[in-house]
Amino acid sequence: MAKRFPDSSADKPAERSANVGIADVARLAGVSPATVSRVLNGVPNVREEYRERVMAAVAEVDYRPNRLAQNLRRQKAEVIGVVVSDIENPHFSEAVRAIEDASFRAGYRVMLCNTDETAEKQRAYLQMLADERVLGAIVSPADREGAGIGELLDLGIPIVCFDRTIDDPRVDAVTGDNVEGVRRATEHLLWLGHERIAYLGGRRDVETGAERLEGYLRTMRDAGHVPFAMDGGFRADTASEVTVKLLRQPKRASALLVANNLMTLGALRAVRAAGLRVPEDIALVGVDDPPWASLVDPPLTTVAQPVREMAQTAMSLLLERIRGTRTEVRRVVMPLELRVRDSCGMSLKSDEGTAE
Amino acid sequence: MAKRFPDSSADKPAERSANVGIADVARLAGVSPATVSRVLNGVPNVREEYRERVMAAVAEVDYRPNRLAQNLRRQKAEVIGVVVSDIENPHFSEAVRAIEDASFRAGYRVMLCNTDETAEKQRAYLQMLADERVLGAIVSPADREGAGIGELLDLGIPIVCFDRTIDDPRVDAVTGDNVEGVRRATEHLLWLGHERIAYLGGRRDVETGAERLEGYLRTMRDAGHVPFAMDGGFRADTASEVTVKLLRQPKRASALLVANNLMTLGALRAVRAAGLRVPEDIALVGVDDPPWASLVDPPLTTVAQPVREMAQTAMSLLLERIRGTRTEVRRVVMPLELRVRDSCGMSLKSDEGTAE
DNA sequence: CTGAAAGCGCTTACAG
DNA sequence: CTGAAAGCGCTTACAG
Repeated sequence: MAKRFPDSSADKPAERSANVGIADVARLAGVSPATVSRVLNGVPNVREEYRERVMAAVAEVDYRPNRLAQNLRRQKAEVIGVVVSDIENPHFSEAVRAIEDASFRAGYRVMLCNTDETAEKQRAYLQMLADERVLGAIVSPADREGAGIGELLDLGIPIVCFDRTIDDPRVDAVTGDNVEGVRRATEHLLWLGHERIAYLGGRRDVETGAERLEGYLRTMRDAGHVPFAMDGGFRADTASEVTVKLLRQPKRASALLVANNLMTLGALRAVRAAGLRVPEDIALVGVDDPPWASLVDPPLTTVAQPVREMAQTAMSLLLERIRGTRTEVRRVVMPLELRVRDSCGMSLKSDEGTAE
Repeated sequence: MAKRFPDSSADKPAERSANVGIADVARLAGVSPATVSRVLNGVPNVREEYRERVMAAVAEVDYRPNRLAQNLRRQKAEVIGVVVSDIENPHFSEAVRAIEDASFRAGYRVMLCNTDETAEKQRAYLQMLADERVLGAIVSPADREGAGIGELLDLGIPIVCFDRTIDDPRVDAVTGDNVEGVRRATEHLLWLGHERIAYLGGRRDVETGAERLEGYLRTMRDAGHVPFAMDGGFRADTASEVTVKLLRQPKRASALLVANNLMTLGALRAVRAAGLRVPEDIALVGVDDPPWASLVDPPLTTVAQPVREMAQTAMSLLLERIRGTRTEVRRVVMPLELRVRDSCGMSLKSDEGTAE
């Protein structure tokens, strides 16, 4: 194949010095391509004079190494994969933003993947990331088995699980202490005098769903109350439907604990549509603390996850793996925080926690 | 360099048939690598028998073409760049999700870039996308000049502007009809009897900011009222501060029109903190209609952009460019929709628009 | 410390 | 229709 020239090299001023390769720079600097490569890659032991000549030549022709060639040679791309269920969930928007920032600082690109919480899409995306020879990936796994994750680990591509862990013991993970977080929320409601506390949970086959449910069930049983848990699938629409049914029950719950922000949105809509008031008719506490939590009617009592910190920690763990500065598995669990506002039926502005 | 074997090829079962190259498949199928390549790339005119043998061999060894090699040969990566100011803004979360979905269906990957609304970061990211040899990019430009965009166009990399246009006449764009949208909102407030309508705008050097301001100013002047516009920089914290000042004015505005969802959040906080009520003390209408708009206190009257449709349209325009099925520039402007709820001081459940 | 050369794994113009 | 060969633009082991 003959070397191609830019379409319009004749009639346009050569504003972009495209097509300049390492050989051109080498010629200009009077050294070999190998030396140019060494200078650009910061290999030590290059004669200072050469280094300067190379840098001058690079500047003169505005040389930029061809990343595609570098990738092929090195058999890797300086890319971080980010796999979440849905970037529209503010929980993940915030996490992805933090990851992207850290990647940018580290000089890496971010490839975004939405799985819609399905193992198949996750597997497809992880396979794709493997094909791209990414440096590593942060994934919020759709299932306990961690579809496709084992394969990447086999290939030596590090993975850090975010939000949830998987059964594979080789993987690093950063999660929230969901059991404890929901326990606190439940205890807070109990302390306020609620006994008929219903729970609107997420998918039980997802770790966060299972753990939050456990935190609720355990606390209710410990307190000698009968739990009532429903499944809202972590989705706003489903949560809305389920809440409608709940509200129709003859002996209605006096409080509702909701397992994530999307479902809280749905539950709120249903309560509103039923013409009921929060917290007078039903108290409400939600997991996740999105920006709008304090502005809805009434301001929402929530269990907040330290999303930004969790994401940054996940990135740190991943970078350690990429740089090879750590080999033992790390699993970090971060505490959730109860933020008492008005929807639980009691606002203690200066109160951070709850009675023990 | 000697061919490298997987670290543990000796002690682990070869679960992944890594390192299989096109040559291996060719040997197994009894054809040349060129033929394997042709079959895999759907080049017509390959003897049916060969095609079958190749497919069988591919399946047998679970061959996956090395994407990095393909990229180098083709001098491009099947990647779409997405450049927004901040993925945490639900407006962009929604757009990015729609873009990612369409990319996935088209078989492309998405690279995510956050510019924080700065021309420098935008330039750096676009340069990076050029280095990656992406197929194209959808960008919500930080400035009118479109920092770095011209360079990509020069390289033949198609760009579609989203949300805002730039001065460069070569670029495709999908925007909302901001002037008209804000005009409708302003007229609605006027129709409700408000005369002292203040405007909390975004950055004027950003097209959406300039257009929405214009829609407000023009409508106020046409109606013979004196406009009062402030700048909240499209940020929640700034908007909050500005609103605090507004509320302290001796002869306060009776209505506030806010130019995007982040600032609406900030304005709501300020109104709340001042102990004032919406709409009794001050009516509120915001541009953007995030999921929480109907759940805040009171439900927010908004001017909604058809974000999903806008993003899908942008992707369609980009795919046309990538596939080379269109060469003339296209600029699509989509209408905004006034959604009347309670914060404007009047709820007309069955009313879609407003008086003309 | 430096250069010549091999090679990363494909695709495709060329010749048959 | 098919294969042998060149080449995409780098990096790096090797020899000096």
